[in-house]
Amino acid sequence: MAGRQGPGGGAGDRPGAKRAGLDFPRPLTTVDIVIFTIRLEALHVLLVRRGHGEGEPFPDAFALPGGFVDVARDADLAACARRKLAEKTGVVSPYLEQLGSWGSATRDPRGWSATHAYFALIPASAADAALAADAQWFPLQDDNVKPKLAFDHAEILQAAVQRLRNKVEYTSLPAYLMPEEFTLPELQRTYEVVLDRLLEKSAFRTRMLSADLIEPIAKMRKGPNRPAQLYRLKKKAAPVYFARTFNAPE
Amino acid sequence: MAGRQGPGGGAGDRPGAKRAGLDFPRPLTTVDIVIFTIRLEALHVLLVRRGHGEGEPFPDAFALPGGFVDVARDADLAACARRKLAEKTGVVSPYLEQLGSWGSATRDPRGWSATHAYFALIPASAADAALAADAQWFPLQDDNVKPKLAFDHAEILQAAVQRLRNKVEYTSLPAYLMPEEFTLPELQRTYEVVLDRLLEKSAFRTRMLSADLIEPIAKMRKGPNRPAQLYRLKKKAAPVYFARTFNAPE
DNA sequence: CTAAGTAAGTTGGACAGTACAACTAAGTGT
DNA sequence: ACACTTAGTTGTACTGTCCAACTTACTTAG
Repeated sequence: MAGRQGPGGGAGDRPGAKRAGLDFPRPLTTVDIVIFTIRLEALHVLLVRRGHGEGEPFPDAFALPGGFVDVARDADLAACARRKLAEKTGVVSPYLEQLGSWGSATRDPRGWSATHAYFALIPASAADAALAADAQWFPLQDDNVKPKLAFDHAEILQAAVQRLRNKVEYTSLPAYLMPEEFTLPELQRTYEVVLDRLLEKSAFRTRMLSADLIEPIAKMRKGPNRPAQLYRLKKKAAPVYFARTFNAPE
Repeated sequence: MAGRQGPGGGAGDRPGAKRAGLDFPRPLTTVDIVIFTIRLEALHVLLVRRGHGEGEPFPDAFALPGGFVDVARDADLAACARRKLAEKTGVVSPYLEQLGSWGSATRDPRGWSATHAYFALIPASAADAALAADAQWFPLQDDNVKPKLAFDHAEILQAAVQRLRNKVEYTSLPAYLMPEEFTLPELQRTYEVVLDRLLEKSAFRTRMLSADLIEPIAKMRKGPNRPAQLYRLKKKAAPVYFARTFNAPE
């Protein structure tokens, strides 16, 4: 509650204690971001290669983008996350949600550290536009061909995937992975990629159209087959809770 | 990602940078807990009165239980939360879930600070057993008669209530507010108190019994009226997702 | 020019679970 | 004996998914 006297107080850590000092050891504070996009019909995550300077733990390993909070530049945690996301991808207004925090004495060899993890969704069109030199997209297949991650970032990544999948079951989150205009089958394929399973066509349509979160625009997408109606996200695309979970057709 | 050189690095914050020092300002790091219970058919939250020592912000105000992370005593954030919860309530193994983190330059007048917030559910029977002297239960009525809270704790509390209500819609969380043995109507009343609205009786029963998370025991509860079947939580009472949201009968 | 192929989108019946109201069951107090 | 209360059940209506079969529009092969 940010109001006690500090750990040194111990059992005497009570109102009216005399010590008001703040001269006790503080954990390292960082912010990490799990950035997802969809490329080539697969969910991808952005990782950065670490440096190998003196004192750098996990030299040359891959890690989630992030770093120390800069008390001079970052007004708050979300601003810090947005800054780091912009530095790596150039994206300035993605879907950004707090994922949780991980803190322990052992997760960073340099000392007690706590990280505030965020996760972001960006459309494929923005995924490569302004990528930093040390950043790279990795697919999240079932057989993980991802590199070993520094710190506890594998755990954080796994939590992010799980959060994403859970929310996709009953919200409109995948719409943030879509371009401006998209067809319903394209949206369905995005849901399927994120959930990693097939969905039933007519139930998906009924659901999406009755959920009042996308709206048709006066255009069709021409293709090799029958043209498809184009849709876009409604302005206030708040997460929508669906009545049931999806099931696969086969 | 806890691996960069520190805020001082700035634009030169790249792999291979030479500075490996950690001598930059670190935010204050705290853990706060929102502890809920049900007393007298109402949802209650535990608050503690702050001290008024020198340098203490928000003297004598109420705040969520919590305080600075003690890097010497706390192995990780959850352990820190459990310790603070035990100090205030004596409860050692409640339902404990991470709520999120709040960090900014301004939330604590002593400097840039970040708090890791948890929320806990404890049964009424444990709520008063070993309460700390400076702690007190407050009801969460519609017309909030709660005191003004220190820091941004009002915001954290509101987020906790919202999280609780959201999860209650589709999980078995309220079971953690119940004693060992309870009847179905008692469980329904707990759901109603948490959700702050009435539920439909037969749908509630169908749902709970088909969800495979409670089991009947070979006992009945005698009362002024017809006796009621007693149930208890099944061991692995993982959150259960329900097919639909509840509706009120009138 | 026609036929086969493909993907978009619709339709209709089976089914599951909630909404709601009316009912039965078992205890209490007068 | 009677009214009253709460536990628990039953039955009909309705909503939305599941699933398969269908129509529509366009492409390509022959």
